[in-house]
Amino acid sequence: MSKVQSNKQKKNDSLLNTAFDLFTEKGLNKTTISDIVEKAGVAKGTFYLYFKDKYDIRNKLISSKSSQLFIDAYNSLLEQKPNCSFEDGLWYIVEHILDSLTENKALLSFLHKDLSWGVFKKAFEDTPVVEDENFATFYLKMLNQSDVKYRDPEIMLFLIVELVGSAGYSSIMFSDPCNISDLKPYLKDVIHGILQTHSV
Amino acid sequence: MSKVQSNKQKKNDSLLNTAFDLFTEKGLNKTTISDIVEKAGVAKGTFYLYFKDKYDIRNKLISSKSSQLFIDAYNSLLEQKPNCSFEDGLWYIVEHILDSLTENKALLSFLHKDLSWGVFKKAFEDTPVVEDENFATFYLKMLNQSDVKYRDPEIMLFLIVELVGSAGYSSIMFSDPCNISDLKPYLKDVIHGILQTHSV
Amino acid sequence: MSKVQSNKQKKNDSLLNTAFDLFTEKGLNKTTISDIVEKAGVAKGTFYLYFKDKYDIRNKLISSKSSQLFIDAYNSLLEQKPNCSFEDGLWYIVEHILDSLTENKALLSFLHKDLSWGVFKKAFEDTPVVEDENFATFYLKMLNQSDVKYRDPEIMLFLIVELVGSAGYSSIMFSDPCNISDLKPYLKDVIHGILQTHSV
Amino acid sequence: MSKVQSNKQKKNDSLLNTAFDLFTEKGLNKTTISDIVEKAGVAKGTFYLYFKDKYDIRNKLISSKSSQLFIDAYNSLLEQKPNCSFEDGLWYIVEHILDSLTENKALLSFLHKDLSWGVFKKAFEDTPVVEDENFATFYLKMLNQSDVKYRDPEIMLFLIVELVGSAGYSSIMFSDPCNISDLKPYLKDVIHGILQTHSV
DNA sequence: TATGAATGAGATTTCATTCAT
DNA sequence: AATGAATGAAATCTCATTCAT
Repeated sequence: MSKVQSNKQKKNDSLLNTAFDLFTEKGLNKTTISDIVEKAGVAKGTFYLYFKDKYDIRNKLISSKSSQLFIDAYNSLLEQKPNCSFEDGLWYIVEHILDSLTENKALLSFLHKDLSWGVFKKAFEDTPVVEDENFATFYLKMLNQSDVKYRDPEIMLFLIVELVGSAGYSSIMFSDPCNISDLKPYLKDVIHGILQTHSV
Repeated sequence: MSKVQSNKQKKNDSLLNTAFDLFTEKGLNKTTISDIVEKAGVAKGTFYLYFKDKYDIRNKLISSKSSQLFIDAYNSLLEQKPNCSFEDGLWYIVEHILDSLTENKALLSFLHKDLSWGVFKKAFEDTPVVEDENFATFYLKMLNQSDVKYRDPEIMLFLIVELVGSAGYSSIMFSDPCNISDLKPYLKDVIHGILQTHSV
Repeated sequence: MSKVQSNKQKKNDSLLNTAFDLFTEKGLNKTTISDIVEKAGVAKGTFYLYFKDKYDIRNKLISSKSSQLFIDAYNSLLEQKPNCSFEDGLWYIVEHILDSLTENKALLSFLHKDLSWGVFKKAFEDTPVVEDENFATFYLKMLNQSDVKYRDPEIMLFLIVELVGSAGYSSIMFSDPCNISDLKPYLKDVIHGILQTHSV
Repeated sequence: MSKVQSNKQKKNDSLLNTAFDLFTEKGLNKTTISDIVEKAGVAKGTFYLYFKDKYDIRNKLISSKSSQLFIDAYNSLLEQKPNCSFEDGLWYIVEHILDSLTENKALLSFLHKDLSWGVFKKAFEDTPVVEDENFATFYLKMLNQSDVKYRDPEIMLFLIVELVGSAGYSSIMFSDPCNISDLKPYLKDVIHGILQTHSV
């Protein structure tokens, strides 16, 4: 990579990281472009060389951060429970993500209920997601290795992710209707039910 | 109600209705207080006599509009299928809401994934919701009349509402991962599973 | 006039005067809205309550300032030569205007060659020009009192004003092709020719 | 001319042509250097190797485009009426220019009232105008061939050009005080008067 | 010569909120 | 209670110009 190219990469990353810090710290509405560039140490015009506006950088961050949550959970699964069943593995991942979000409420607030962007929402995939750092791929691998087979696995995953993202948000942020640790058993039951329905 | 009182009520309603029209038409961020008061035909200062700020009126609208969706669905149920089982009734309500949102994507966009505010989110209930126009009450009535009994009915409803709101949003708005009519059977299955898990 | 109304008038005038000072001092392009409001002592938003943008206030100023040049010249004529012939009066006015512009090159530069806006250009007459402070009216009065009668007096005035404005500009600003005092006799001759052509 | 030299000429011309297209299409203020270089297919920095700034290229264009109008009119005269009188020839040129500008209002708008730059305004003549492609030269030739002789021919031309440029602009652009075909007879009369005054 | 990424001052504009009437 | 002129901080975004490559 040429010096110019690597410099551009650095600027892009710096803006993304800074924006993320500020979004989680102060919220989207209260974070200004001025805040971002000032903290990132680049000129204001530079921001507009890389991103269309505040919502563009927000969308790119939601995609990459939610994606990262899945990747991290999967990597932890490989390390901790490399040989467990599909269902156990899936629940491990869900729980890992819920725990991460409980630990990091600012991130949860930023992602709101858009956890699913990390897996679906092809719209924003002009962000060059590295091929093998893609949760969809890992999910397929898990399915392949599973003894139990499932029909419509994509919709199955979609239902689980939307449920966990949405219910997890309300529970973690507002303890409404109960806190997350009380909710977990119910979520596990529902996921079990979904898997059973889809198992062939 | 005195004439002054009813006049105030009129202004309040006019502001709410106008704000809703603009929010669904142009989106929250692009709607300004000026837009609202101009279209409502009141002075700018008047807005602040009734609402704290734009987010205050937005929250009140989300609560009332999402609540209305449930009420409407319930009333339709009473009319169309007054004697059906609890599970059939619940699915009737879910489908009615999904159909309403499919018909009215601007409303869906406004509610985003906050459908659950119509049932939960006591936070914003300073809006005096008329006692018996409350879905929670209707839900309890349905449970009472049901032959099958369920444990933790509040959490059961919570799970269903979050799932339907969240998955419905993605499906109706982006047909991702499939359109809403294709998704419905899966949702029905999951709801069936949830009810079974909770049935005593 | 209510206190509010007179306050509005004051603001409007203050902005116009300040803008004119800055336009003639620094030029249009180098004058910013910030400059204007700061010097006028009003808030930035206030500017936009009165004018659409910088070009709006510029146009209103060209209209009023060029108009004023004619009015001043006419008033001077009434004072100095109340009983002269139409042609002498017209030349007195032309010379008075040329002298004013020679004295005030900043004004000339601002008006560029748009001197005629003071008489024509109905487009900008939403600026409520006071009825009897209108050069067109004075011109008609002069025509009425004249022994010689002219056909198409409007076009006659138009030709004279465009010629004087345009040639005067080049001559006063650049002494190209000669300075204004050398040009005057030629202009006088041309005007004489125009009047003769139009005299009935 | 070396290859390097001709390459430079090409870039220079490309920038000029592109700038002219954009100036007439979008106006001076709304055309940016970025617009110009992008459409011309050169890098931003390159612009500054050829021109000082936007106003530099604008001035060079006004000079060359207004000059071209005169040249074209003169060439047409040679072709159509090679043996007419001086006065007829001059009017032919004036009418040809007015017709060209009526056909091409974007050009008129760009030249504004600076038509005279094509003849006067030595200021910008670092643009190497080819010696014999200069209207001043042609004008002198016409004078020499004329039976009637005129005093101060430079000022005579100046007065005519300023009048035609200024009055023509208002008439063609705004039909104020009348449209250009109605104005022509009056202009012809005034020019006739000017020539008579200057004839020896 | 030519490039185009980076700059950053500053231009324009918006809009929630206040407060005198 | 109602008004709406005024505010002014702050938001977004532009764009001429530079300079390292």
